[in-house]
Amino acid sequence: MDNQEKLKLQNQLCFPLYSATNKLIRDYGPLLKELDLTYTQYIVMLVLWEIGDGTISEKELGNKIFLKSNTLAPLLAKLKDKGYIEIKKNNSDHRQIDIKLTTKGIELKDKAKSIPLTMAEKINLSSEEALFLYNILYRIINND
Amino acid sequence: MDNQEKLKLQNQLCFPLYSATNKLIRDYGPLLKELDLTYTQYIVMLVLWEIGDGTISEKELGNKIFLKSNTLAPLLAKLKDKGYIEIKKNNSDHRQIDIKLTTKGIELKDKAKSIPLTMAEKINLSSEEALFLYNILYRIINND
DNA sequence: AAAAAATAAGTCGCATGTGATATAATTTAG
DNA sequence: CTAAATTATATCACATGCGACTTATTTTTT
Repeated sequence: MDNQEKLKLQNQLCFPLYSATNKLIRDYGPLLKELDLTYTQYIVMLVLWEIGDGTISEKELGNKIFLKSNTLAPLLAKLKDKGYIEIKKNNSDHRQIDIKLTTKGIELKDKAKSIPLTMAEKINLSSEEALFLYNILYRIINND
Repeated sequence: MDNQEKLKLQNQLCFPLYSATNKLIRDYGPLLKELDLTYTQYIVMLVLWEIGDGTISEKELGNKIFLKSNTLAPLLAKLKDKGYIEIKKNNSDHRQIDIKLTTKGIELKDKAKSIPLTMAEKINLSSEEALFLYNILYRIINND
């Protein structure tokens, strides 16, 4: 394949990756609207639901979902406004913040229960495909 | 793998898809900056470079890259401001616009030549992996 | 042919993502 | 111990994406 061929849209892997992501986020939209969450807010809530009643710093959260303060700070402020999380200064390191679910945030987890199955049915991949995709994606994510 | 595990894996797919896309677009950034293009602008230019000296409507363009007027209209205005494209009303259907590369836009193609290889090396997948990934992603994109 | 439906493009408001930069607190070097 | 470097968070400007809506034009119905 020469350089001209490689410039064709169909030969660039990044494009279908980008389009598939856009499509998935569009598909999540209506489901998440019922929880008053956007897709990225949902990702943050997934992390917090795993933590349960503990706290996490913005930095730690960002490391888990590959986002930084410039994206997270405004987003966390919105989750706080919605009453799903609580934000406090960390006692031992005043640069850090402690992020914590409120009761309302914990209760939301139950409402979100059905979303994974609904989305899994939409994507509809075999377990081999899913595993393969999963491994490749993490190679891309961790590639440096 | 039982159903529970399958479900869990599928759940875990949307997030890495989203993160891998973010990562790739971040990686494209510096390369595209030299062409004064953002990632989505680059995608549009890829389509136009394939068309060469012909024209395409905004609708047709959107069908190829799975985007609609609300995203494309402002983006096309920017490409026009940069002098890469020309926009005219279509003669036979005044609702449509004809999008066309300018000489400057055509010349940019040569500067973009090296990008696919640079990115392919960064992603570093075998051709089998790339093909498999490609097919899965298009199934997600076209799933309805 | 006139009314109604459909289509193409544009606009608006909102929520991301990102690079660059700022600020305050903590750690490290000398 | 103090100056310098690092770190955690926040802010800013910009460019997407998206749902909802508007406008202008074309097509379809009746």
